Amino acid sequence: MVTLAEVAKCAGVSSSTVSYVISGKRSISEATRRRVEQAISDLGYHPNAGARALAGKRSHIIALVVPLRTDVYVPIMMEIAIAVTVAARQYGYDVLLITNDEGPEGVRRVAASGLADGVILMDVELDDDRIPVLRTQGTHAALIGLPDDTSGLACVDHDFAAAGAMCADHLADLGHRDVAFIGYSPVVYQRHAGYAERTLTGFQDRAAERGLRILHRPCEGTYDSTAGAFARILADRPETTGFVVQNEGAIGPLLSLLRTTGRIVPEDASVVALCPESLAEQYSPRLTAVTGPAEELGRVAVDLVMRRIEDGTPAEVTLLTPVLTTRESTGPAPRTR
Amino acid sequence: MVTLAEVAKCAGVSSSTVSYVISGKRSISEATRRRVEQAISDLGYHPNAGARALAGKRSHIIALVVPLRTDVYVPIMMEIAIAVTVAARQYGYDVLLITNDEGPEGVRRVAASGLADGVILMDVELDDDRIPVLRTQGTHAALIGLPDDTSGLACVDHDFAAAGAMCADHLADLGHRDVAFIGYSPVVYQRHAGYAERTLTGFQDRAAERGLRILHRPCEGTYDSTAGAFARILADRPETTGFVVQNEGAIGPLLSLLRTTGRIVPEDASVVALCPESLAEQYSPRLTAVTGPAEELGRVAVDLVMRRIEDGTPAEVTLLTPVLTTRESTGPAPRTR
DNA sequence: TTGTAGGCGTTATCAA
DNA sequence: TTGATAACGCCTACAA
Repeated sequence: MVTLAEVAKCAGVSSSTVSYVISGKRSISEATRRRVEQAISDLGYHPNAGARALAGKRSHIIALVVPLRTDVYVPIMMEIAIAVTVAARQYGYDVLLITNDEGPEGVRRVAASGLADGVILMDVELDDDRIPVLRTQGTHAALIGLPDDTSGLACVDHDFAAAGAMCADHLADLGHRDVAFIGYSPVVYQRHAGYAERTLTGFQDRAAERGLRILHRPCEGTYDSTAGAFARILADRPETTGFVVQNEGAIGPLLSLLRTTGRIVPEDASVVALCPESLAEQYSPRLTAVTGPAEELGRVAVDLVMRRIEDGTPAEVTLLTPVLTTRESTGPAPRTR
Repeated sequence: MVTLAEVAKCAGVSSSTVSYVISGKRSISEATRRRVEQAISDLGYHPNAGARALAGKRSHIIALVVPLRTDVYVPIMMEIAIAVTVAARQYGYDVLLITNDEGPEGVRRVAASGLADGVILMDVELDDDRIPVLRTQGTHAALIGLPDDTSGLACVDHDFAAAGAMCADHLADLGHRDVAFIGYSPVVYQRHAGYAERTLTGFQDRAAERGLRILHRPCEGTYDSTAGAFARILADRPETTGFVVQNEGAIGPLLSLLRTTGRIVPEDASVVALCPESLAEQYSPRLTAVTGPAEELGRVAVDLVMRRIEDGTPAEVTLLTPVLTTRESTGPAPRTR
């Protein structure tokens, strides 16, 4: 293994000079800098991570805590995880993957051991048991998702309320009067997952303003469950012409059901999905959808932790505005039924 | 921050004793062990990761290199990543997430810096440019996926050939004679992704043995692309009664198309999917499917690296046998058409 | 602009 | 069974 000292000898300088060339923390004459850099690449030197962490009091690692349970759409979690990793590299940081099966203890472990300089929590619940650990340990952290009490915490999340409202607006603008909202399974709402509630509330509030008549139906995301929800919607409010779906698993079934019951999309019924673009593009017809910027979520989370690590900037809550993309699944409400 | 020395003072022993209590590398009297453990928990001591790595020449971290491109079904990647993380913890190891946007250099970096003691490569291609780095650096590694030349490498993968063969057998057993295989997009085959080729070959070989007439149609996994493939299958071989799908995106569309064209599953047509259980269960009817054990893949990969790190066990190739689960989408071939 | 030297917290060797 | 103590490789005041 090549060490700083060997590079120094090779370049004919002291090891501190090599260290400073690498860190850039003091000015170096052009000549020696070049000799040092030459030596570094000649010998194939890579600074030892352990030694650096020990001496520098900074591991240059952040921990990303991912949930085991996965009712949130998995590809999005992955996209966020990758965005976090890529963004962290920009800061010279690496990302340690922590699963929640260790519970809050995992967070304590990586923070207390100095393994990680900071922590990013994914899929944060309203009353998340990892948060007390952060507070007592004074761990640098950023949360993806909004807990009950955000005081002193750096958080970033989609603006789900805005997303819900955008769906209501879009359908109202198109002249729909009766709209159904097909949501997540009841357990998601019971767990008070913030995103589900906030979307629904945003939708309901805006729907009320716009004078829409709405129906909310939870759904498991399977075909059978979707069929059940669909049947009850038609039974309760046959004049429904607009559908908002927030359950990825329910999209395919819903489109099938509309087709099977002789409803053409978008002539007879309009469908707005709350889902990633990649999904929206995959169906036929391609779906008008409200999408939150997953990649940005990860990037912002990294920015937040890094700021806390590097200069202890005070915490803040950031909500990212979703985007409604009009595709082929929505159109003007049918004139008559 | 609590250090070993502080624990030692608190317990009235030397710091080396504390170290040995923790590592268990030499016998300690019951009495001192208890005092030390008491001190550890009283003070809330956590060994410093950097110091441990430096002194012990082992970071207790393995790197997991995930692809950015993601034509492999993402939830499975995530399942493997989580399985790897959980399995690594059993060995007292943590997992560092590396994306492939750094290219092979990322592997070099984490290995050369001693950041990671070993590396797990996901989604290995036949001719993977990360492999030369492993070879020249002598990095401890395990590959998920089979490269061209596996010599000296520890690899684990699904037995895709067996999976393909199982599909052929199942449909042949049910009396089907004309079977179509809906695969991945042409680019996947052009890239010579091993899994796509091996599945197809396994299917074709067994189909030949069993006297099946087969048709292979690549597919992008969108509705339109699936519709195109489906139409060509019916045009070329209208008597087709069995379908094997290896493209997750094509499953939903295929079922829709069968329904739309008046074919009842499984009375008129049988469908076997090569996909994870969670997907197979989601459709209606629930799908007979051949599934590879994703979680085991991750676990075995960890076992392989750990063995190489801890006792340099020679490399080996492990193929995991998939499982065919019969559900509601396959039945006896229709007697006549 | 560059060099010297002490220390970071653990591990492991050598004694006792 | 336990205790000193010398590495481990890098960072960073402090000197020059």
